[in-house]
Amino acid sequence: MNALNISVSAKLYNKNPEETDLGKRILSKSIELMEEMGYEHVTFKKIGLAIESTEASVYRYFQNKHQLLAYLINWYWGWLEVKMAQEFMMLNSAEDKLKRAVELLVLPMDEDERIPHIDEGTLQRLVVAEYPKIYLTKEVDAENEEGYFLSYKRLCDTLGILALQINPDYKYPHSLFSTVISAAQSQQFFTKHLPRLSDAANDRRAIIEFLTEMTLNSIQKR
Amino acid sequence: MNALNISVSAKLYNKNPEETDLGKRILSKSIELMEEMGYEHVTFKKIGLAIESTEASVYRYFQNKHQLLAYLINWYWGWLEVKMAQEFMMLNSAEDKLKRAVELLVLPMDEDERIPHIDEGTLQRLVVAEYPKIYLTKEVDAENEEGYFLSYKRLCDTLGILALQINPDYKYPHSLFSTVISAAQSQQFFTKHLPRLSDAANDRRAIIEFLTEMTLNSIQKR
DNA sequence: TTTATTTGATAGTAATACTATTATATTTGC
DNA sequence: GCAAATATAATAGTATTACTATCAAATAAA
Repeated sequence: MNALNISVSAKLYNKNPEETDLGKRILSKSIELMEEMGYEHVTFKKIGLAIESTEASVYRYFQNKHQLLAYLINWYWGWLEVKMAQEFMMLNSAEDKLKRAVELLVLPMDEDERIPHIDEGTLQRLVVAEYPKIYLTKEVDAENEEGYFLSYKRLCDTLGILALQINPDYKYPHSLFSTVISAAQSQQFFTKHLPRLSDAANDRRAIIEFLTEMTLNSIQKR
Repeated sequence: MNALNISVSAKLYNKNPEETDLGKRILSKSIELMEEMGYEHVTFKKIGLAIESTEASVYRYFQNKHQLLAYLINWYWGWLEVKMAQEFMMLNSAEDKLKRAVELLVLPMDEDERIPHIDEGTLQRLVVAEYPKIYLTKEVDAENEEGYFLSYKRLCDTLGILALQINPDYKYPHSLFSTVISAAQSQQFFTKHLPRLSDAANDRRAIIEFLTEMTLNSIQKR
């Protein structure tokens, strides 16, 4: 077993991919393929080929491509939450924690060698490019009940609680952090592909400053 | 010809749908179908059926479903910009204009009877549910050059300029408004489908207040 | 009214998103 | 160490999708 284990709802797979070698290869290769050619262009057939197995094997682990993406994105948020919890232990004020949280959302991730089958950096780029696709569907309500978005909601809660430590009267902690997390992703995307939608020409520090200011100015009592 | 005409880049269609009756029926019915059953479940065959014509006819106007969605969403942003320009004429301060802009982003739209083939209310719901899908693809760079995102970028610019009127030193006008516009959409989606990600239980006024505060607090000199 | 353009009807193709079946490995329980 | 259970590989097959092509009929423009 892993030193570190990120828990993902059992509704997000047919058969737990973390438990077998083939499963881990599916995770590893599908992150790579999806990031490289984009979610839409990936098929289970291509994944099967890439892991030197078959389409049918991939179907044994995941019902379909959408579920696989949801799994990967949940894994990412879950892992980010663990990372944040670790780093928060070394910080005292809620403000410092929020600042660090924004940094973790935006800075590139380095590979955690305790989890060799997941390349966190590539996964992060995948999340930037694809994450709204897991909820922007007509199946969102049913999938919400299955726990498809739990790790994202948990992350928003965690950060919202920090905001309330700074200002217990702040009325919109959930809205704020769903916005900030989402903006962290989209600003990364925009600086790269639609630069006119941002002011941070390929500069992660500028994104961090923008988001940090926006966050703290929103929360602050006045 | 229409009293009011929203211009959409010619790269967004094969044949201009605003110029023929069949074209207008395609627009009208595809808004309806996409909003009702979700982008993924719509096919040109179904649209052909709905307009009492054929798949092939729809292909004569649009290269594919993605281009059709991009057309509709561009139309929406273009139309919203016209609406804003109209309303801004009655307002003096940049702050009032920004406040009104946020309202227009969030409040339900009523049908403009000068444009009978487009139901703006339904289109707005479609945009809330689908808009990131037009840029979250591997083709984004090519499509950006074709002008697929022009109307969205123009809207961000317009609002950014207002922000600079309030505070000429504000460093992130584009980032701020791409974030605010995007948040206006996603908060509407979240209140309906993922309420734990917002604090505005089905209350548009709360979304407006949240966004307005966030916007003005970000811009303000301090 | 002749010519050009638009539409309708139909056919066909390659790829996708699965489901099913069976033989062969591999693991686990005893 | 062997039988039973389970996992995987290989293959086949189906319905749907996303187109492309063709041609005749209808409509509009010169």
